[in-house]
Amino acid sequence: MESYVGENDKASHASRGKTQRTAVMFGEAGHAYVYLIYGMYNCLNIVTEHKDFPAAILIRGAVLTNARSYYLTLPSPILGEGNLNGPGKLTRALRITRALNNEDMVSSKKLYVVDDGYRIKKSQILTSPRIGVDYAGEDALLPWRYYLSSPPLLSKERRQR
DNA sequence: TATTGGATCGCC
DNA sequence: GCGATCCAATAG
Repeated sequence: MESYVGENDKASHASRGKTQRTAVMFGEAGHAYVYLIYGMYNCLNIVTEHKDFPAAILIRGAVLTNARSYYLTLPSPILGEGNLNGPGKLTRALRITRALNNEDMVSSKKLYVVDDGYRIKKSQILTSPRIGVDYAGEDALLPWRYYLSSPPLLSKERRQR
């Protein structure tokens, strides 16, 4: 995941102020911010902080921790497309599109977060600069990407950065 | 109204 | 390294 924090964060869509697209980021925490990238992929964010302070976390990947039960509850997603190592691939596998933009994940029955009991150690969380935000000047260097050292979530190319 | 480039991915 | 593919943001 990566964090995008405030209007002063040059890497954030919200750095250009409140627009029709980024209005969600200026809203209540717990809502989904889903946007189209490069004309063909959706990216899922969860809005954080508070109203009128634009911030969100971009979900860049996931692992199945209890695959057997998820296979029973999810439509057909992960079966065919098992790789959730990338923001576009994750939304494609989980069928998350802009139809879910602004979805209130606190009350939604379509999209929400659950605690499955899986626990990680703090030492497993690594940080790095965010991916694909070279346009952001010095903010591109902020270590606001968080990922797990194990299991390996990242493709070979990403690991080498 | 027209142009530009992107919080990506997969193939060359 | 590069094309796909479309739309938000910005400029005119």
